[in-house]
Amino acid sequence: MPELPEVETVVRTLAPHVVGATLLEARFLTARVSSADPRALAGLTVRALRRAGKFICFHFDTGVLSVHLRMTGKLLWGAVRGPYTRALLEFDRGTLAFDDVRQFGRIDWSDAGPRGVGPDPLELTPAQFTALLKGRRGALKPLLLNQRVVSGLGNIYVDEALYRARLHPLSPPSNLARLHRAIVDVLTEAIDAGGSSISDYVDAEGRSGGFQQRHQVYGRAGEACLRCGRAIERIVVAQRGTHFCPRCQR
DNA sequence: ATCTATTCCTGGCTGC
DNA sequence: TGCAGCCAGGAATAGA
Repeated sequence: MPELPEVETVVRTLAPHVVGATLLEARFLTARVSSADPRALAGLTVRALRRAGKFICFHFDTGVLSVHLRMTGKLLWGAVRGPYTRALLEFDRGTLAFDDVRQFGRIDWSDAGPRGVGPDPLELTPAQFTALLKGRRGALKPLLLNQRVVSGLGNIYVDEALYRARLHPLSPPSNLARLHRAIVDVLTEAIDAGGSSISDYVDAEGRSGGFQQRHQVYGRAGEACLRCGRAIERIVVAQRGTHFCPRCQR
């Protein structure tokens, strides 16, 4: 499931192909994938490709096309149409396929990009991050999953960051500078590794990431904590499978 | 403001 | 081998 590091990797691998390219035709193959008007997109040139939270944003002179991969979405440069292809963006330089098995992903058109995207954790200072969460009610994990509070974190990296910061997912905000450090560290390392390929994530070139081999708690329920040896527990928080060490994270 | 439950969706897994 | 049933979860939505 693509989160900030995976989306960042897609943007980095896709940008050399599409920035400066002109969109000849957009084809939306299912009704639910997009409500954008393909006729308004034809002939536009990509001025910039940027990440906003988990959105991949194609900036044109007249607006922004925002792609959200959700669970199983992929943007594949140079791919041919397959059974799960939901949209095709045909550029003068080649074709970009949007594949999505589960059809949760969306492609939206707007004047100024996606709304409701909070600040990027990689662009916040420790003081800004602390100020953002200080005084907020509720448990840490739901707060960090809330894209309006901080954008880009998902189930995997929240669990990994909380483990590194030794904070229980249900605890109220505390030790926020340490948590910010853990978030920045885990996201940076994951980007360096090309993201996590848990189910079938691949970048725009079809390459898998490598960070899934370095997960310390996510998907490790019942296995030994790498720090203390205690069995990693799995509980449900905010309807998500949540992994943590009951000894290291209080 | 904050919480929970529901919905969307389907490949892959489990258990019989 | 076959098949029913369940699971994964990001985000929108509704209701408490």
